[in-house]
Amino acid sequence: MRLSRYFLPVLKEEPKEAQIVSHRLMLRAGMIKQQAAGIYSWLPLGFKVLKRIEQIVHEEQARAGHIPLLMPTLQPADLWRESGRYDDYGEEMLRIKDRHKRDLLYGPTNEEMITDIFRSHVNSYKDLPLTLYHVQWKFRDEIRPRFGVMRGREFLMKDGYNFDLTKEAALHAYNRHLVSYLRTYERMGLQAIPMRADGGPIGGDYTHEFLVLAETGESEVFYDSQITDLTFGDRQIDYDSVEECQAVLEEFTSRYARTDETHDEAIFAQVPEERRRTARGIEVGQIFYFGTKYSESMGATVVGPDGARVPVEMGSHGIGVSRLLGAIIEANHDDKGIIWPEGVTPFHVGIVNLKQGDNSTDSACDAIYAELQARGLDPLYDDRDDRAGAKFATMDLIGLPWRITVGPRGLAANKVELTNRRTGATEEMSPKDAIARLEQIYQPVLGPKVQDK
RNA sequence: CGGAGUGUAGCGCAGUCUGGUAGCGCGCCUGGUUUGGGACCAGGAUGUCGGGGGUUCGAAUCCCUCCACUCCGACCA
Repeated sequence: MRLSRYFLPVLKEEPKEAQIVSHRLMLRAGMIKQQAAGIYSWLPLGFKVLKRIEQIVHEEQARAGHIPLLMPTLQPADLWRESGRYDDYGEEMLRIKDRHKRDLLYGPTNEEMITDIFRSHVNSYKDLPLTLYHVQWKFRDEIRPRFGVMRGREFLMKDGYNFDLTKEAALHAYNRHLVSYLRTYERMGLQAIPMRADGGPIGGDYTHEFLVLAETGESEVFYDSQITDLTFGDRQIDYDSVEECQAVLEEFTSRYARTDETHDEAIFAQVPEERRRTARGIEVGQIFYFGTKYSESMGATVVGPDGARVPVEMGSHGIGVSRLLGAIIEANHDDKGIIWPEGVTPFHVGIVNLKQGDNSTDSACDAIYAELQARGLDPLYDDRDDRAGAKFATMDLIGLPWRITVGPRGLAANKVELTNRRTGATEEMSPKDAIARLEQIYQPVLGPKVQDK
């Protein structure tokens, strides 16, 4: 994209309504615009990152063998009356009536609807296991929305639902999701720690929340410092293997890590004192096993091998897609702006032309821009007739991890600069070498597409 | 919902106490000079002063009322 043709309304001054750094930076970088309390338009740059995060979620869901579909944002109240949650959910549910005075609601989650889909079409244990998910806008009428996209009323969430014949199989689905989520967050450049959590309105005995440590997090967390040494890394896991998934779960949940909801001082005290940590965290996902809570109330049953009809075992799993933008920025920024991890950056590299209108720099930039695109990279070329300082400031603010700087002096020796946004380290090299380096850097991100199982 | 606050140009703000026909910085437009870290000079455009009602010769300013947004608390991906 050429910046002169793009829509990137950056702000020089701090928007006064924004209290936390991610919200300020998202507004300043022209990513979002608030339309009402907790409701945002996603401007091109923000939308690009949102889609990038959503794409990673889809790829990792495919890797785990989960099946995408799409359910509507509006739901009939009757489904929720069946489960009993129409009354239980409370004021957080946005209720509306259509022209025929029928009760509808703007979905805050989809257990009822997915159960309805399941019971309409699945009758045999032979169709199990099955995990369906979607990425869809949700609405929760929060008492007090705040912190930009971190606690919006309308937000994008990936929510998935597993259907299994037995509790053992459903617990494997639980474990599989935990593994899959670890990998998903790590691809976004985040360390998200699974912590034992509380069921809330969804219910369930087994539940873990995934928290990203950040000073501005809304939850207080307590953990054994050993947990932050764990990384998922590049390990290849067979998601169908009960043993492998179980092993990962044990590895990542055996050390103490809880939110204030489930924190137990007595158990925490058994952690060696030098490893005890208290911090704050941003909740970016949660997984639940809740058994037959919905399948029983809504009649979602299958015929088992013995010919008897039994309610299916279920669990649900969510990733706060739009919230992740805030969490990633909270964890990756400096005083100049955002620093995107390579996995989620809206553009792979920025090209700064120091002397717009000069034949040599213009044509060198054009060539670099075209070559990067030819190699599958997505560059943002600042071709505006602006001073170098303004261009640098914009690039730093929007946080592209790499920058190629092209000026007449360097070009005379066939050199451009390749700068790392995070470290500030700059290397001079030929345009050809810079392109090759970027291609190499982004190889893991651009890597081969995930195939369905 | 309880408590606190804000609403004036695209953004950040002054002006409100003490009523007199709306201003500053940034941004935007034009011209010129500049050009490796948010340039400079000159000129210019932009406002239902959140909405409605009232008081007054006259209201951004005083009164009533409604609305929106922000912050603190109880709730949550």
